Amino acid sequence: MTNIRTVAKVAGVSIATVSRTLSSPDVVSTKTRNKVQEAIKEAGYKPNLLARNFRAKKSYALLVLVPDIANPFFSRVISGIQETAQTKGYSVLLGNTRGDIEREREYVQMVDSLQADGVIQLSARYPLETVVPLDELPIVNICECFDLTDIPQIVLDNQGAAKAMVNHLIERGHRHIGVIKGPDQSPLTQSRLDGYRAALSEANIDYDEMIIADGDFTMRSGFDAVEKLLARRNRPSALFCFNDEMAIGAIKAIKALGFKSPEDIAVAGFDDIAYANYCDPPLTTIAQPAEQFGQQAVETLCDIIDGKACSTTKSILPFELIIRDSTE
Amino acid sequence: MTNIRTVAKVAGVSIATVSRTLSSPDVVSTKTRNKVQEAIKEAGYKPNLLARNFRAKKSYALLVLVPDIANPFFSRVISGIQETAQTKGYSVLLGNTRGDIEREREYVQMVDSLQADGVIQLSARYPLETVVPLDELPIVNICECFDLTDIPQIVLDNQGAAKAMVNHLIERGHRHIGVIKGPDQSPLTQSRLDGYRAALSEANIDYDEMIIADGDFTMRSGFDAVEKLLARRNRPSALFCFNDEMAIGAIKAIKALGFKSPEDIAVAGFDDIAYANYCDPPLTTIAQPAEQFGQQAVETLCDIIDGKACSTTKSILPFELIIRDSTE
DNA sequence: CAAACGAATGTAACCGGTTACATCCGTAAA
DNA sequence: TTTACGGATGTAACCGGTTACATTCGTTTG
Repeated sequence: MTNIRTVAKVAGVSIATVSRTLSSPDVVSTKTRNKVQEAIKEAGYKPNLLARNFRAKKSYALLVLVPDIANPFFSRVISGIQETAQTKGYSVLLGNTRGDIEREREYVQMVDSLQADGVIQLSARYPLETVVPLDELPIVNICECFDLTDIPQIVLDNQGAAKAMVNHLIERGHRHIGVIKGPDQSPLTQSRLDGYRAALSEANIDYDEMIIADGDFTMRSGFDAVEKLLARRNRPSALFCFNDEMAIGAIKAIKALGFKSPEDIAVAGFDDIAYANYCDPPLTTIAQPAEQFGQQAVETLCDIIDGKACSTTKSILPFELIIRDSTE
Repeated sequence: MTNIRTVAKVAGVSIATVSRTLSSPDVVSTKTRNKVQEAIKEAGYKPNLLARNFRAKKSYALLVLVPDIANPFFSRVISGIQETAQTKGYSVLLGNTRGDIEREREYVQMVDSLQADGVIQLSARYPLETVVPLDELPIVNICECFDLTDIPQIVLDNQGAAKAMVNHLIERGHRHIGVIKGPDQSPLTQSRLDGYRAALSEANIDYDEMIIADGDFTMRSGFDAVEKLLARRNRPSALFCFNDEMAIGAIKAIKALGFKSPEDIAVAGFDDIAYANYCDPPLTTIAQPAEQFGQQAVETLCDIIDGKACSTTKSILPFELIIRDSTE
């Protein structure tokens, strides 16, 4: 393996000069610089970044913890992370946690061993403090965050978005609006539910627990929830699902039970995944700036790593209500 | 930062003994081992993997090159990669190439600089040899591969799968079977087209170029292709789409044009993405063992990295024909 | 009892960069 | 002419592990 010493020998200079030619070319005289660059080519030298990073005590890698890579919304966020990280000279390490605390704990230790410089956590079903001591751990929590924690966060105005969606349904004349929520431990569930109740309350509609169904953000759970909801008398005329997958499952169940959407039951989702526009009926939903989540996460995290940012910022990104046929 | 020397001092042993306690505990006497482990705890020592990897000239990271993370099929493959890599002590670096040769080239250089030990390439729109000199680059090409190259490959029997699907359509009485193919440069397009033609030929059905439409694996392109296909007289009675996304787009277009599926036009896809079972009608498709692709890719790549495998293996994974309502 | 052996441990070099500090040299100022 | 200064370059230590080789010491064998 050709290293910096080989190059130095070929160029007839010291290793320091070679190193400087690479890292701060401006302090090297033009003549020497050319000589060195010549030698680098001749020797076929490729810098060993493992050595460089070791010396710098930095891996230039960001660890992304995601409960499920296959989730299309997370995919978009990761895409944004990747993009931004690359422009900043960072690589992206993927950590699929499958919602398992133990795995998460293991992954976070990569920062201790310097394999990663920081962590981006997509979604939190529990405050991370309970999992890992956080002092001095560069971390950003995005998309799904607990309000109480003082980890820097980038979130959507989930409550506002849910409220906007429910307002839309109310405007369309619905007064009996069912919900397929997410897991109760999820902060998303809580804030979207808050938004839902706020909208009802403003419209003087009573909250009816009987039309709130449990889901776990899978299509299957959306399907199952509808089977239960529609079995009851006094069924809702509209259904607000806390993500698009469940909405898609719900639509399938609605059809399976012989109902029509939106005529019999309007359906709304959340996330605006790609299929939302291709299902039948096309799904009214809330669009989130997924890539922007990723971008801001990387920027914030890098600032923290560089000591440029305080580590308790909270940033709220805008949503957009996308009205399609599923709510007429 | 506490390092191995600190621990040695605390334990009253040499650094070599500490190192050995960690890497090959069996050569250290029980007494000393306990003493060292005690000291590690006391000093709060965490090994610096950057240093270890630097010494070993290995990063224990695998680079995954994927044209589009958001593709649900790729997501599953990546999930399998991640899983298997973890059990083997490797981490996964994500490289989103967006099909850009230049980016791919850049990423592959991470192996030169020892930031990654090997590359897993999902999908190849061009033989990689044309992009990068491959001598001694540990690489595995999966899912989409050129036959000619001697990079180790893990692929589906695309031709066989396409043939099976077309046979299924023929069995259902279809003799005028349209195709929405992928980009012509894609090896997938070629082998699936071969399978299609083989099935037709065996059934003595003439190949009709007029019902072969271009697509690019997006839903949008499936939609557009159908608009063109159905505008013609003598429209096909069935449509074989080379992935599920295009099939989903096709179904939307079929409905938009006032036709019904499968009554007027049967539709088949490829990949069996999660949504295939939730669209309307549920999609007949070919299931691929996505996670297994990832698993085998990692195993093969690790063997190559360890010098345990020759680097020109080719492995073919089984498909499964999933019959749902879209073909009755 | 001396020699031989092997298990446990220690010493120090090494991996390939970065960088503090030393050195050298040419030019400007005194 | 001497001194001071600053730009360019070189020397060598350092980062934190691993490991070849040396050393020590207790035990077995002739």
